[in-house]
Amino acid sequence: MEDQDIRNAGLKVTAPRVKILELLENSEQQHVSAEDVYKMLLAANEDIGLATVYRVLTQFEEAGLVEKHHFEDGYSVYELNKGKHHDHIVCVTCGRVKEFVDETIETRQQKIADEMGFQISEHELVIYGKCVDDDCDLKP
Amino acid sequence: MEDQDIRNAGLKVTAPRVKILELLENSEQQHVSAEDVYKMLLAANEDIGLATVYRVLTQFEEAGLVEKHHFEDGYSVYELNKGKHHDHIVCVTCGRVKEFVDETIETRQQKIADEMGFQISEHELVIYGKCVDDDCDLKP
DNA sequence: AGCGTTAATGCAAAAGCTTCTCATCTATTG
DNA sequence: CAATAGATGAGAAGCTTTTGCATTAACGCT
Repeated sequence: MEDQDIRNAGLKVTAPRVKILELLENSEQQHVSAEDVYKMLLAANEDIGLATVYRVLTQFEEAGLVEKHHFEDGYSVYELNKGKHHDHIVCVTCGRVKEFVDETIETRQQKIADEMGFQISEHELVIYGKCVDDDCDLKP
Repeated sequence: MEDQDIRNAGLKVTAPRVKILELLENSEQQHVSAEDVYKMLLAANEDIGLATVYRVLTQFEEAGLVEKHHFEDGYSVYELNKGKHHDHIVCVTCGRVKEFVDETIETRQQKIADEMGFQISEHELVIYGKCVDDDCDLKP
């Protein structure tokens, strides 16, 4: 039950938090902006303010429930943290985001950080390119 | 002569452009924000507006003279394009930015993009961590 | 169930970074 | 040196995100 996730984060189980978490779990696109979430809530006739969306997403991030990414768009996107780390590949035309994991890259990064005397807290690798999907020209 | 770089970019050789390019070439830190550039210009008694700084940096980026990066700060930083691609490792405490190149990671990325049917236009890898510099606690 | 405490919410205002508007000024070319 | 296309500065405006504050709701205790 996701209510427990919210409680575990030290947060009260409120309607906005439950709705937003549900939404993240059920949404088509796994990478959504605060504005996206807000619009989905409006569409679902939920009376939740944009400020609350931002606050809740930030709290979820601090609690490790979601991850926040900055692609080259000028806004942040959030995705449910499903436990397994992965990197992203973003289509510059249609905006689709896909995920990948590469162990070689992971180990090389660790090695580089070691050599340079850095203790990694996190890392973000994003590849931008043009995808080959037939309908790439239109936004999804 | 850097005037020629500006001319080659199809831009008129004006005082703001020359000053900003000089500044990027001579600055201590190679990664600077628009605000940084603006402050440096003020310090050098140059009467150049912030809007112009943004415009010029954008034009330089389009011309390939500088590269723009988005670290996890909410603002963009620019650096002179010295031709050789590299990735970044950023200290989350003191803000220092270092560069690295790893051929293994580069080739793996290409392979991943190929497999996923993406034609890479660019990519951005940033490692965040804590560096071991003695004076890491203080901002540089 | 009801109450008190403390946190959470909605709204509007504000804050940060970046872009735009527009009147004025300047580099370039002949 | 004049004409012209482009560049500039200042301020306004645009976007995303955060904050202040009065109101409301959740939780623990009885």
